[in-house]
Amino acid sequence: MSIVRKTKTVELLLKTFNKSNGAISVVELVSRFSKEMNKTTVYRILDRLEESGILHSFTDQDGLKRYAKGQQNNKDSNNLNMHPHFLCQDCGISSCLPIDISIPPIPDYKIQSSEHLLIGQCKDCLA
Amino acid sequence: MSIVRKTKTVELLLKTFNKSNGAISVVELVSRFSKEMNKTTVYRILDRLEESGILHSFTDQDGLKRYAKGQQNNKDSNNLNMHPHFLCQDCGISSCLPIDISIPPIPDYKIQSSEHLLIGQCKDCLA
DNA sequence: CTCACTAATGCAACTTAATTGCAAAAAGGT
DNA sequence: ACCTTTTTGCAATTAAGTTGCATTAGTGAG
Repeated sequence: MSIVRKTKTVELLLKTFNKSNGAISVVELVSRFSKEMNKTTVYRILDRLEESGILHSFTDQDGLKRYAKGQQNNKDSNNLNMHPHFLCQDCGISSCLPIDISIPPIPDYKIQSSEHLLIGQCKDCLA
Repeated sequence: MSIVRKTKTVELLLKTFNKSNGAISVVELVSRFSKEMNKTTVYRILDRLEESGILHSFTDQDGLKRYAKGQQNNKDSNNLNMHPHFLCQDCGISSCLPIDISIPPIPDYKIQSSEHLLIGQCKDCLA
């Protein structure tokens, strides 16, 4: 089921993503909003926001689920171009990179979707 | 600490990877060898095999840790070429694909490593 | 071969992310 | 304001992965 009603909790989460631009882990959101809402609510709202196409999610290297604004731009006709996610080893900040990764067509395999996670240092931590 | 002693349990796991060629989830291994060894042992042996460079690991889209033979061929000089992992949606089989993904250099970011997971159908499930 | 040292294992308890069922609360239309 | 249905909170549960500690079993030295 997708988003139907505008509740305070939904708007809180939406506001967070609108001013963040990065990929935020569910754990982070649960702890950040522990006073405002229950962790179950966080999980369920994120589910609905993803189903609505407002957010998309992926699993990072620690097995944590992360969400970010917008849809995963899947399957660009036949050779799919995906944008990767980045995770900073130093500060933990995660974001969607504005580049495309193109994957050569692979014989004997049909690719439906893909996940790309780049790990390293962000510009703030390099400075 | 890496592999120092050749125990029966280590050889069992090694034999499994030598005849598999795919990426196997820890959960799968724990259940497959539930009679032969403790789950803690599975986790610890896989840790050591990775430290030894015999296996490498990654986290799949379900947040499950998977291991496969060989080293992750990281950082090919300055623009890193990584080979992706594949996961079949239908049969669940996972493998290392024999192709390279090249990532364009990204300003303001230093990339140390990356994970690429392609999800779709394998050749057996397409037939 | 035997002994001693230390890596490796088993077990039980624990941690933490994520899920589920159900009753209570709050949107939203009429 | 009322009624319907969605949404939320709470508590309990599932499952992956980790940790501490006592015991077992490789392995090299003698």
